[in-house]
Amino acid sequence: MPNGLESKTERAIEILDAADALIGEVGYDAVSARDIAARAGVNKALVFYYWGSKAELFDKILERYYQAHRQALAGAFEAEGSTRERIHRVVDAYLDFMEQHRVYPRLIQQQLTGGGTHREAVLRHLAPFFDWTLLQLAEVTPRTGPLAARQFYLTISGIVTGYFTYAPALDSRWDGDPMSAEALDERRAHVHWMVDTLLSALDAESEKQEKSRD
Amino acid sequence: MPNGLESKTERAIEILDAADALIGEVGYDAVSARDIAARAGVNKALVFYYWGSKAELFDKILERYYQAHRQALAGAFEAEGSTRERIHRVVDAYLDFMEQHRVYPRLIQQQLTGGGTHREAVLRHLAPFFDWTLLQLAEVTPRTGPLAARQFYLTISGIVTGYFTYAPALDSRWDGDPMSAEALDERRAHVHWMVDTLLSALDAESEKQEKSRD
DNA sequence: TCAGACTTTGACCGCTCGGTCAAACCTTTC
DNA sequence: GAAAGGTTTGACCGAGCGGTCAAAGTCTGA
Repeated sequence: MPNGLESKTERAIEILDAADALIGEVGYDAVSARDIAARAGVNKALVFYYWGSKAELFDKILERYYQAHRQALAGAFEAEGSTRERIHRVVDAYLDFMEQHRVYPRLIQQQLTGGGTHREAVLRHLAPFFDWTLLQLAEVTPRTGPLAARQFYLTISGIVTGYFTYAPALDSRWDGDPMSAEALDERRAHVHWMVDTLLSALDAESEKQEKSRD
Repeated sequence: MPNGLESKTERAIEILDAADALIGEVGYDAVSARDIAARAGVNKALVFYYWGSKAELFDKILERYYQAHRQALAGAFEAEGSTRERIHRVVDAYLDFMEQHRVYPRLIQQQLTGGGTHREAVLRHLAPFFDWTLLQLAEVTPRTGPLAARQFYLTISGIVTGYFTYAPALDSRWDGDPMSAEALDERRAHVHWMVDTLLSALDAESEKQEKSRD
């Protein structure tokens, strides 16, 4: 599983990891090269020695996540089983990845809602997921209108990522930690129920459509 | 409709508006007092003369949005009609507000995903909406588990806000501008269909529950 | 007309930022 | 043991930051 980072020394990766964690916590602009060096326990100049600039370092962080995310979804994208099974598989892989890399949704959202100079990179990475969803849903959704596949793409993305963005803010009103293993399992069950419910409703909708066509 | 800003001069509000727009575009950290002054067409020192500090200025921006949002939802919160009607009313008010203040979801997400020192303020503001949703859904959802009201709160929030976060990034793959009036209408119809579908499914779920109890 | 109160300005301050660089410090090799 | 090449350091740079301030400009009421 090459990610273009194998040639880098251990030290370089330590710096990358430190930057990754810090930027996830407080955002790109709020993190300084000094902060990164301090977290990694090295001299600030090393950050530039290994990564050239703060922007390039951030590029590499995003690229590492994209690569890992792509890889995590690759297996799930294989077209076996019913539509329902396939969607469940991808949603599960998506949730798995989010749970294992909680900084990731934060980085993406920071890019999308901030001045992020990496907006195009985010799109380039989101695109395959978007295309796959459109392809898979083509047979169960109308081609256009409020029930078109693209709407469900955004809906499901919102459901999955929204939890990781909003739940931590609500933890004082939650019963327990919304990021605990139990809470995440409960969320997963909720998302599964949602997917099943939506697919059933779409079935019913297309039957209705066919009847009215007679 | 007092918002605590009536005592401020026109000039002060111009500065607030400039800061509002800029921060929405590129984020709090990336905007300087010089940028704000330039956008407002005034001397930088005026920013501090009227608002004290950059942080206080940002507080006021958030407060103004919160106040407007609260006001926009106030009418919708009144408990008339069926659960379905009430939820539709609030969701519509939510969508209306988002459409009219497109910077708002960006600011909130910036706070939640960045180092935002205003996290507690965001929660304080989110709380009434959360509580209202729990109250309204109490009679149609189980008290605990994957179909509990709190899950639907996050799900619906994610569906509504996710669109405004993700759709602009996908506009090159959309057919037309996802933020155009027509696209937003289509999205609204989608959300309405979602709400109806979920409420029906919850009905069916509770009937199933009752039968298995016999 | 002029005093007094508010507005607005440009110059300035201390500080932190991203980034550079030459020198010092390892290792490895012969 | 010294040449050589990569690694690590602290000192330094110019630029931009948030914020201050004294002075100049403007308005108003007596």
